[in-house]
Amino acid sequence: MSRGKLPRPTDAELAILRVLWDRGARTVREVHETLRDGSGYTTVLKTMQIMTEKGLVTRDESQRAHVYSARLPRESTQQQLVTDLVDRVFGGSPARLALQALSTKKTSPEELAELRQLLDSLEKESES
Amino acid sequence: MSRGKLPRPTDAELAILRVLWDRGARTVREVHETLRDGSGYTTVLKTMQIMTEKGLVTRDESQRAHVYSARLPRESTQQQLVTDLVDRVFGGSPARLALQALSTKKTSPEELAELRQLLDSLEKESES
DNA sequence: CGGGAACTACGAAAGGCTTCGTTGACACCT
DNA sequence: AGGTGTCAACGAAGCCTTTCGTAGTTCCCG
Repeated sequence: MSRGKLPRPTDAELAILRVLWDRGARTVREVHETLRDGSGYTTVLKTMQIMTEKGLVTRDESQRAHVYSARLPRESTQQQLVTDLVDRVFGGSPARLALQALSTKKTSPEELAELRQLLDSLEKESES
Repeated sequence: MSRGKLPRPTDAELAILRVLWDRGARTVREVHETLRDGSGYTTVLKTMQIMTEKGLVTRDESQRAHVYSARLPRESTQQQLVTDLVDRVFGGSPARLALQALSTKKTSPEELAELRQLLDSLEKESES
């Protein structure tokens, strides 16, 4: 049931996952309060129940108010979504996605330095 | 009707857009033949009709077999999807997406060089 | 002209996502 | 014990996506 690859999270699911990633394990009420979008409590509850079925989250039922956790760390999901996008619209080239992403500007000098470092290590790697 | 921002294309719509971007304006039949997924002719037709309503494509009805074109160039849609993903899962930081994308490896030396060039110009820019 | 091929248009069904009302359980307070 | 508040579960509705069968149109060929 819980084995195998997880489905791509929908937008509503992603919003919930962001809360769980940012603040750790949380109850439905806490998640609902955190994401102050217009959605009602039972909407959030239902979505999180579905996410449990899909395996996107796990829950601890030992307390009356169930406590939910993201099943995968943020980075895994980011990786999944990036790979997905690369395949669907960038012809399988991560570099083209990176170029497109960076063209939107708004990148701090610190991040540029970090990118340069990654580039260095990638080039070194390809030489060997 | 056709003004305003376009909706995010669905997966099936993206597959069709890829054909139109790669090969230029095409009829339904040509698109259907090109993407050799299992879907039937009328499925592709219907999807393309919906895309027309949404404004994702335009069509020339002067011929009996209507000729469809992507309304936006590939780059605009890529930009839209990248921005979308950056906002939804990378906390608004294009650089973090770029880092994640490049960590998947499989990047050719040519592309690395291209990235380095972009990085250079971005750094120069931030100095001024 | 008649028939078949190549089209578009229409409508409906199935499945997924999102929403929420309602119900029932449980817990605490008085 | 009764009332109030908090919670999970259920089910249904509305909407979107994807799928395709069917029907109608147009064109061409013999």
